[in-house]
Amino acid sequence: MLAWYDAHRRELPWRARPGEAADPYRVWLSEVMLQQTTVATVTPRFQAWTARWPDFRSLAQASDDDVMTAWAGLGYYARARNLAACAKAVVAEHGGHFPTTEAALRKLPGIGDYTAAAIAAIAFGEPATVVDANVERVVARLFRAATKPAVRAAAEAITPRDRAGDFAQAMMDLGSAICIPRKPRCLLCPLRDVCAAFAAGDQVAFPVKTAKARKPQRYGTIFWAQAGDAVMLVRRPPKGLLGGMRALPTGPWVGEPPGTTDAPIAADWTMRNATVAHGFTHFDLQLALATARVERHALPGDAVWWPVESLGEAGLPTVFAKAAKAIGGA
DNA sequence: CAGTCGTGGGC
DNA sequence: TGCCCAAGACT
Repeated sequence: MLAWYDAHRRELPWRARPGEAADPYRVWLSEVMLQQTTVATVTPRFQAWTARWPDFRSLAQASDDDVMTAWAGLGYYARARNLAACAKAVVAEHGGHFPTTEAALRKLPGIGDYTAAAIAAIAFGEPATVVDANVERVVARLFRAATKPAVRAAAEAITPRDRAGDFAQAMMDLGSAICIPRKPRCLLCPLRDVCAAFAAGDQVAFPVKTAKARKPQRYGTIFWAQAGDAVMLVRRPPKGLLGGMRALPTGPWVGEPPGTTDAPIAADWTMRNATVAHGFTHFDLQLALATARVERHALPGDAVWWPVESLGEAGLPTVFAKAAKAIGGA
Protein backbone atom coordinates (compact mmCIF):
# COMPACT_ATOMS: atom_id res chain seq x y z
CA MET A 1 0.00 0.00 0.00
CA LEU A 2 2.70 2.49 1.00
CA ALA A 3 4.90 1.31 -1.88
CA TRP A 4 2.01 2.01 -4.25
CA TYR A 5 1.58 5.43 -2.65
CA ASP A 6 5.26 6.29 -2.99
CA ALA A 7 5.16 5.31 -6.66
CA HIS A 8 1.94 7.15 -7.51
CA ARG A 9 2.15 10.09 -5.13
CA ARG A 10 0.43 13.21 -6.43
CA GLU A 11 1.85 16.67 -5.84
CA LEU A 12 -0.81 18.78 -4.16
CA PRO A 13 -0.38 22.29 -2.75
CA TRP A 14 -1.12 21.21 0.82
CA ARG A 15 0.89 18.01 0.73
CA ALA A 16 4.44 18.04 2.14
CA ARG A 17 7.21 16.72 -0.07
CA PRO A 18 8.69 13.38 0.98
CA GLY A 19 10.87 13.83 4.05
CA GLU A 20 9.55 17.31 4.81
CA ALA A 21 7.32 18.14 7.76
CA ALA A 22 3.72 19.01 6.98
CA ASP A 23 2.43 22.45 7.98
CA PRO A 24 -0.50 21.84 10.38
CA TYR A 25 -2.22 25.06 9.27
CA ARG A 26 -2.16 24.02 5.63
CA VAL A 27 -3.20 20.45 6.43
CA TRP A 28 -6.16 21.73 8.45
CA LEU A 29 -7.22 24.31 5.88
CA SER A 30 -7.06 21.78 3.06
CA GLU A 31 -9.01 19.18 5.01
CA VAL A 32 -11.79 21.64 5.79
CA MET A 33 -11.94 22.91 2.19
CA LEU A 34 -11.99 19.33 0.92
CA GLN A 35 -15.00 18.36 3.04
CA GLN A 36 -17.56 17.29 0.41
CA THR A 37 -15.62 19.33 -2.14
CA THR A 38 -13.41 18.17 -5.02
CA VAL A 39 -9.66 18.62 -5.36
CA ALA A 40 -10.18 20.51 -8.63
CA THR A 41 -12.45 23.04 -6.92
CA VAL A 42 -10.28 23.39 -3.83
CA THR A 43 -6.84 23.77 -5.41
CA PRO A 44 -7.08 27.37 -6.71
CA ARG A 45 -9.05 28.46 -3.65
CA PHE A 46 -6.42 26.99 -1.33
CA GLN A 47 -3.65 28.84 -3.21
CA ALA A 48 -5.46 32.17 -2.96
CA TRP A 49 -6.38 31.63 0.68
CA THR A 50 -2.87 30.76 1.86
CA ALA A 51 -1.40 33.69 -0.10
CA ARG A 52 -3.70 36.03 1.83
CA TRP A 53 -3.73 34.27 5.21
CA PRO A 54 -0.61 32.08 5.52
CA ASP A 55 -1.00 31.08 9.17
CA PHE A 56 -3.33 30.92 12.18
CA ARG A 57 -2.46 34.39 13.43
CA SER A 58 -3.22 36.19 10.19
CA LEU A 59 -6.49 34.32 9.78
CA ALA A 60 -7.47 34.94 13.40
CA GLN A 61 -7.15 38.68 12.76
CA ALA A 62 -9.23 38.69 9.58
CA SER A 63 -12.73 40.17 9.70
CA ASP A 64 -15.75 37.89 9.44
CA ASP A 65 -16.81 39.78 6.31
CA ASP A 66 -13.47 39.09 4.62
CA VAL A 67 -13.53 35.42 5.58
CA MET A 68 -17.09 34.83 4.37
CA THR A 69 -16.42 36.74 1.14
CA ALA A 70 -13.30 34.69 0.51
CA TRP A 71 -15.29 31.49 1.02
CA ALA A 72 -18.11 32.51 -1.35
CA GLY A 73 -18.88 29.85 -3.94
CA LEU A 74 -17.35 26.99 -1.97
CA GLY A 75 -20.62 26.07 -0.26
CA TYR A 76 -21.38 24.71 3.22
CA TYR A 77 -20.75 28.15 4.69
CA ALA A 78 -20.71 26.93 8.29
CA ARG A 79 -17.22 25.73 7.39
CA ALA A 80 -16.06 29.32 6.96
CA ARG A 81 -17.61 30.45 10.23
CA ASN A 82 -16.00 27.52 12.03
CA LEU A 83 -12.69 28.13 10.29
CA ALA A 84 -12.52 31.67 11.66
CA ALA A 85 -13.62 30.52 15.12
CA CYS A 86 -11.04 27.73 15.10
CA ALA A 87 -8.19 30.05 14.13
CA LYS A 88 -9.14 32.41 16.96
CA ALA A 89 -9.30 29.51 19.42
CA VAL A 90 -5.91 28.18 18.36
CA VAL A 91 -4.34 31.60 18.89
CA ALA A 92 -6.19 32.42 22.12
CA GLU A 93 -6.12 29.01 23.80
CA HIS A 94 -3.19 27.16 22.26
CA GLY A 95 -0.57 29.85 21.65
CA GLY A 96 -1.02 29.75 17.88
CA HIS A 97 -0.29 26.02 17.56
CA PHE A 98 -2.62 23.08 17.13
CA PRO A 99 -2.82 20.47 19.88
CA THR A 100 -1.36 17.26 18.49
CA THR A 101 -3.79 14.63 19.73
CA GLU A 102 -6.94 13.51 18.02
CA ALA A 103 -9.06 14.09 21.14
CA ALA A 104 -7.86 17.67 21.64
CA LEU A 105 -8.27 18.54 17.96
CA ARG A 106 -11.79 17.13 18.06
CA LYS A 107 -12.84 19.84 20.52
CA LEU A 108 -12.12 22.69 18.10
CA PRO A 109 -14.93 24.20 15.99
CA GLY A 110 -15.45 22.56 12.61
CA ILE A 111 -13.16 19.62 13.42
CA GLY A 112 -15.08 16.35 13.57
CA ASP A 113 -13.97 12.73 13.75
CA TYR A 114 -12.56 12.61 10.24
CA THR A 115 -10.69 15.92 10.29
CA ALA A 116 -9.23 15.36 13.77
CA ALA A 117 -7.82 12.01 12.68
CA ALA A 118 -6.52 13.41 9.40
CA ILE A 119 -4.66 16.27 11.08
CA ALA A 120 -3.26 14.03 13.82
CA ALA A 121 -2.01 11.51 11.28
CA ILE A 122 -0.85 13.76 8.44
CA ALA A 123 0.49 16.74 10.37
CA PHE A 124 1.70 15.04 13.56
CA GLY A 125 2.39 11.43 12.61
CA GLU A 126 -0.07 10.05 15.15
CA PRO A 127 -1.36 6.54 14.33
CA ALA A 128 -4.94 7.81 13.96
CA THR A 129 -7.46 5.95 11.82
CA VAL A 130 -8.80 8.20 9.10
CA VAL A 131 -12.19 7.25 7.67
CA ASP A 132 -13.65 9.40 4.94
CA ALA A 133 -15.94 8.31 2.09
CA ASN A 134 -12.94 6.98 0.11
CA VAL A 135 -11.57 4.91 2.97
CA GLU A 136 -15.05 3.65 3.79
CA ARG A 137 -15.48 2.42 0.22
CA VAL A 138 -12.03 0.80 0.01
CA VAL A 139 -12.32 -0.94 3.38
CA ALA A 140 -15.94 -2.00 2.85
CA ARG A 141 -14.87 -3.75 -0.35
CA LEU A 142 -11.66 -5.20 1.06
CA PHE A 143 -13.56 -6.95 3.87
CA ARG A 144 -17.08 -6.96 2.39
CA ALA A 145 -18.00 -4.98 5.50
CA ALA A 146 -21.66 -4.03 5.45
CA THR A 147 -22.02 -1.61 8.38
CA LYS A 148 -20.22 1.53 9.44
CA PRO A 149 -19.01 0.01 12.75
CA ALA A 150 -17.62 -2.97 10.84
CA VAL A 151 -15.84 -0.65 8.42
CA ARG A 152 -14.44 1.42 11.28
CA ALA A 153 -13.14 -1.66 13.11
CA ALA A 154 -11.50 -3.03 9.97
CA ALA A 155 -9.93 0.35 9.18
CA GLU A 156 -8.48 0.54 12.69
CA ALA A 157 -7.09 -2.98 12.33
CA ILE A 158 -5.11 -2.12 9.19
CA THR A 159 -3.85 1.32 10.23
CA PRO A 160 -0.07 1.09 10.69
CA ARG A 161 1.74 2.70 13.62
CA ASP A 162 4.35 4.14 11.28
CA ARG A 163 3.49 6.50 8.44
CA ALA A 164 -0.18 6.60 9.42
CA GLY A 165 -0.52 9.91 7.57
CA ASP A 166 0.88 8.51 4.35
CA PHE A 167 -1.31 5.44 4.82
CA ALA A 168 -4.41 7.62 5.15
CA GLN A 169 -3.54 9.62 2.06
CA ALA A 170 -2.75 6.41 0.19
CA MET A 171 -6.17 4.98 1.02
CA MET A 172 -7.87 8.21 -0.07
CA ASP A 173 -5.89 8.36 -3.30
CA LEU A 174 -6.73 4.72 -3.96
CA GLY A 175 -10.40 5.43 -3.37
CA SER A 176 -10.48 8.47 -5.65
CA ALA A 177 -8.43 7.01 -8.50
CA ILE A 178 -8.87 3.21 -8.48
CA CYS A 179 -11.54 2.01 -6.07
CA ILE A 180 -14.16 4.40 -7.47
CA PRO A 181 -17.93 4.04 -6.88
CA ARG A 182 -19.31 2.91 -10.27
CA LYS A 183 -16.70 1.02 -12.28
CA PRO A 184 -13.72 0.30 -10.03
CA ARG A 185 -10.44 -0.16 -11.87
CA CYS A 186 -9.58 -3.39 -10.10
CA LEU A 187 -6.96 -4.46 -12.64
CA LEU A 188 -4.86 -1.48 -11.55
CA CYS A 189 -5.42 -2.05 -7.82
CA PRO A 190 -2.49 -3.02 -5.59
CA LEU A 191 -4.95 -4.66 -3.17
CA ARG A 192 -6.76 -6.78 -5.75
CA ASP A 193 -5.30 -10.06 -4.48
CA VAL A 194 -6.51 -9.45 -0.91
CA CYS A 195 -9.88 -7.87 -1.74
CA ALA A 196 -12.87 -9.96 -0.63
CA ALA A 197 -15.32 -8.09 -2.87
CA PHE A 198 -13.09 -8.55 -5.92
CA ALA A 199 -12.94 -12.27 -5.18
CA ALA A 200 -16.71 -12.40 -4.84
CA GLY A 201 -17.28 -10.15 -7.84
CA ASP A 202 -19.66 -7.82 -5.97
CA GLN A 203 -17.50 -4.70 -5.59
CA VAL A 204 -20.26 -2.25 -6.49
CA ALA A 205 -22.51 -3.64 -3.75
CA PHE A 206 -20.14 -2.01 -1.22
CA PRO A 207 -20.39 0.18 0.65
CA VAL A 208 -24.04 -0.61 1.35
CA LYS A 209 -26.03 2.58 0.81
CA THR A 210 -29.50 3.58 1.91
CA ALA A 211 -32.14 4.90 -0.48
CA LYS A 212 -32.55 8.67 -0.54
CA ALA A 213 -35.80 10.61 -0.61
CA ARG A 214 -36.61 12.67 -3.66
CA LYS A 215 -35.78 16.36 -3.41
CA PRO A 216 -38.80 18.68 -3.12
CA GLN A 217 -39.25 21.67 -5.43
CA ARG A 218 -39.41 25.14 -3.92
CA TYR A 219 -40.13 28.54 -5.42
CA GLY A 220 -39.13 32.07 -4.56
CA THR A 221 -38.53 35.55 -5.94
CA ILE A 222 -35.28 37.46 -6.21
CA PHE A 223 -35.58 41.24 -5.93
CA TRP A 224 -33.12 43.33 -7.92
CA ALA A 225 -33.47 46.92 -6.70
CA GLN A 226 -31.16 49.22 -8.66
CA ALA A 227 -30.36 52.81 -7.76
CA GLY A 228 -28.08 54.37 -10.33
CA ASP A 229 -25.16 52.01 -10.78
CA ALA A 230 -25.70 50.20 -7.49
CA VAL A 231 -27.88 47.28 -6.44
CA MET A 232 -29.30 46.49 -3.03
CA LEU A 233 -27.63 43.63 -1.17
CA VAL A 234 -28.52 42.22 2.22
CA ARG A 235 -26.78 40.05 4.80
CA ARG A 236 -28.46 36.72 5.46
CA PRO A 237 -29.08 35.57 9.05
CA PRO A 238 -25.94 34.18 10.70
CA LYS A 239 -27.08 30.56 10.75
CA GLY A 240 -29.08 28.32 8.45
CA LEU A 241 -28.97 28.14 4.68
CA LEU A 242 -26.26 30.41 3.21
CA GLY A 243 -25.92 31.76 6.75
CA GLY A 244 -23.92 34.95 7.17
CA MET A 245 -23.51 35.49 3.45
CA ARG A 246 -24.18 38.67 1.49
CA ALA A 247 -27.14 38.13 -0.82
CA LEU A 248 -29.77 39.59 -3.09
CA PRO A 249 -33.06 40.11 -1.24
CA THR A 250 -35.53 37.26 -1.68
CA GLY A 251 -39.00 36.36 -0.51
CA PRO A 252 -39.61 33.07 1.31
CA TRP A 253 -38.77 29.80 -0.49
CA VAL A 254 -41.98 27.79 -0.49
CA GLY A 255 -43.82 24.97 -2.22
CA GLU A 256 -45.80 27.16 -4.63
CA PRO A 257 -44.73 30.07 -6.88
CA PRO A 258 -45.23 33.28 -4.83
CA GLY A 259 -46.09 36.82 -5.87
CA THR A 260 -44.14 40.02 -5.21
CA THR A 261 -45.63 40.48 -1.78
CA ASP A 262 -42.36 40.14 0.06
CA ALA A 263 -40.32 42.80 -1.69
CA PRO A 264 -37.63 44.38 0.53
CA ILE A 265 -38.78 47.92 -0.34
CA ALA A 266 -41.80 49.50 -1.95
CA ALA A 267 -41.23 50.06 -5.67
CA ASP A 268 -42.74 49.54 -9.10
CA TRP A 269 -41.56 45.94 -9.50
CA THR A 270 -41.37 44.33 -12.93
CA MET A 271 -41.41 40.55 -13.23
CA ARG A 272 -38.74 39.37 -15.69
CA ASN A 273 -39.68 36.79 -18.25
CA ALA A 274 -37.08 34.30 -16.99
CA THR A 275 -36.36 32.17 -13.97
CA VAL A 276 -33.22 30.86 -12.32
CA ALA A 277 -32.97 27.22 -11.23
CA HIS A 278 -30.58 26.08 -8.53
CA GLY A 279 -30.16 22.76 -6.77
CA PHE A 280 -29.35 22.62 -3.08
CA THR A 281 -28.54 19.46 -1.17
CA HIS A 282 -32.08 18.73 -0.05
CA PHE A 283 -34.34 20.77 -2.34
CA ASP A 284 -34.45 22.30 -5.81
CA LEU A 285 -35.17 25.98 -6.12
CA GLN A 286 -36.76 27.98 -8.92
CA LEU A 287 -36.54 31.73 -8.60
CA ALA A 288 -38.61 34.35 -10.34
CA LEU A 289 -36.80 37.63 -11.01
CA ALA A 290 -38.27 41.00 -10.05
CA THR A 291 -36.49 44.24 -10.93
CA ALA A 292 -37.10 47.90 -10.11
CA ARG A 293 -35.38 51.24 -10.55
CA VAL A 294 -35.44 53.14 -7.29
CA GLU A 295 -34.03 56.23 -5.62
CA ARG A 296 -30.86 55.73 -3.64
CA HIS A 297 -32.30 56.11 -0.20
CA ALA A 298 -31.07 54.98 3.18
CA LEU A 299 -31.31 51.22 3.72
CA PRO A 300 -32.31 49.40 6.88
CA GLY A 301 -30.20 46.94 8.85
CA ASP A 302 -27.41 45.16 7.05
CA ALA A 303 -28.52 46.21 3.57
CA VAL A 304 -26.09 48.14 1.35
CA TRP A 305 -25.93 49.65 -2.10
CA TRP A 306 -23.28 47.73 -3.99
CA PRO A 307 -21.76 48.86 -7.34
CA VAL A 308 -23.06 46.53 -10.05
CA GLU A 309 -19.77 46.53 -11.93
CA SER A 310 -17.93 45.08 -8.91
CA LEU A 311 -20.60 42.57 -7.97
CA GLY A 312 -18.06 39.80 -8.50
CA GLU A 313 -16.27 40.99 -5.37
CA ALA A 314 -19.38 40.97 -3.18
CA GLY A 315 -18.91 37.33 -2.20
CA LEU A 316 -22.32 36.17 -3.37
CA PRO A 317 -23.21 32.47 -3.07
CA THR A 318 -23.69 30.80 -6.44
CA VAL A 319 -27.47 31.00 -6.50
CA PHE A 320 -27.31 34.81 -6.29
CA ALA A 321 -24.45 35.06 -8.76
CA LYS A 322 -26.60 33.08 -11.19
CA ALA A 323 -29.53 35.42 -10.67
CA ALA A 324 -27.34 38.50 -11.14
CA LYS A 325 -25.99 37.08 -14.37
CA ALA A 326 -29.51 36.27 -15.61
CA ILE A 327 -30.65 39.83 -14.94
CA GLY A 328 -27.56 41.08 -16.70
CA GLY A 329 -26.77 43.86 -14.31
CA ALA A 330 -29.80 45.90 -15.36
C1' DC B 1 -30.13 10.03 14.82
C1' DA B 2 -31.87 11.67 10.76
C1' DG B 3 -32.12 16.18 8.83
C1' DT B 4 -29.63 20.32 7.50
C1' DC B 5 -26.20 22.40 4.94
C1' DG B 6 -23.67 24.06 -1.43
C1' DT B 7 -21.56 23.22 -5.36
C1' DG B 8 -19.55 21.34 -9.58
C1' DG B 9 -18.27 17.38 -12.23
C1' DG B 10 -18.86 12.69 -14.16
C1' DC B 11 -21.48 9.50 -16.61
C1' DT C 1 -30.32 14.69 -18.92
C1' DG C 2 -31.07 13.64 -14.45
C1' DC C 3 -28.85 11.43 -10.95
C1' DC C 4 -25.01 10.28 -8.09
C1' DC C 5 -21.20 11.62 -5.83
C1' DA C 6 -17.26 14.24 -2.99
C1' DA C 7 -10.89 14.44 1.84
C1' DG C 8 -18.17 15.80 6.85
C1' DA C 9 -19.82 18.69 10.82
C1' DC C 10 -23.40 19.92 13.61
C1' DT C 11 -27.85 19.50 15.95
